[in-house]
Amino acid sequence: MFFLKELPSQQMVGTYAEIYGADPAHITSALLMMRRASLLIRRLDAYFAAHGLSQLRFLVLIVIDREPERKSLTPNEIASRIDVSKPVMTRTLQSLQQDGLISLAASQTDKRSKEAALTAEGRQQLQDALPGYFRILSEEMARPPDAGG
Amino acid sequence: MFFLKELPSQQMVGTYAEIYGADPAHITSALLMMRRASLLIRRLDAYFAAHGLSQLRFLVLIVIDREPERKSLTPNEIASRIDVSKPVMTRTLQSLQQDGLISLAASQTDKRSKEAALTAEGRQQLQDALPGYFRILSEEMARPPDAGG
DNA sequence: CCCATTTAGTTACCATGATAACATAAATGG
DNA sequence: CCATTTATGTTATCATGGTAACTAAATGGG
Repeated sequence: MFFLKELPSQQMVGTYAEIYGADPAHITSALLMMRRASLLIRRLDAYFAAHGLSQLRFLVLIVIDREPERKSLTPNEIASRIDVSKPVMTRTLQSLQQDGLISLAASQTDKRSKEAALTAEGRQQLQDALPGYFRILSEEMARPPDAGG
Repeated sequence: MFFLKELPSQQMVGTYAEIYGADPAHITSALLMMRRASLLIRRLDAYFAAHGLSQLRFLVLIVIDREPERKSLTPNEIASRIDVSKPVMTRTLQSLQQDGLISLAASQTDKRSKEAALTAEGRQQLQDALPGYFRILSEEMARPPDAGG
């Protein structure tokens, strides 16, 4: 996360950009993007917490749900779609199972693996969270970059 | 953080956008921005780790260093510039002090407070990290949004 | 002046990201 | 076919973000 309120001065950026052949405009836009994204993610985290979810828990539900021809995915498949580390995926799936949002069954074809599927409650939770999620994304991008925060 | 590789389909976004009067383009750009910023932050974290720092530790050094008329700042002042929670600031300053990058002295004027100042080592560490930091920011913004990750 | 409120910092605890090291199962190759 | 290698998932541990509740000091109204 990146929460610096006052970005490095143009002079500071310019000095280093000159020395290393970097583009000061690129640096400034990178800093602005990181701050804006961090604030958006922070807002989303608060939204998800109010729904008993988190960014990652929400994304896991989405990737299982949106698979057209499958009812379940393996933890490995889910991790490959979200590119988060395996231990984080293990922990997240276990907590989703404990909360009744997914089922975790042993795989029939590979004894090392599992099959994660949405429960009715998980599907409902996802549907409940989606509108507000997209509304927040739309709102945040509709306003000027530095308004509030 | 936000590490979803395949963003929600245009159809899914469009459906919710239509219902809630949101702008699909805003939603898509928000998702792209979050992913791009998350990958950049991840890369910076790796860079800082290799320098014995972290995003926050680096930012703390910067805000102390760039104060024109002051040699030290209070934890509260630093926190207000970076807008991170107080407990995180407490922990970060203590670890910076343990590593010899800052000094923490009792305030003369307010017995509740402290004064954080850069040590020579802290100033050096900051100078060492700055060029690579700006170089990474410049590089990442120079290439197309979805190239690699 | 004194009690109530506010402010600064800390402690305790939790969530979520990472890596390293491990167990077990599958795949591969001599 | 068995031994080695590869793949899947877990455990243990750490880093860094948060809130709630606390202590101690400053501030302010009666």
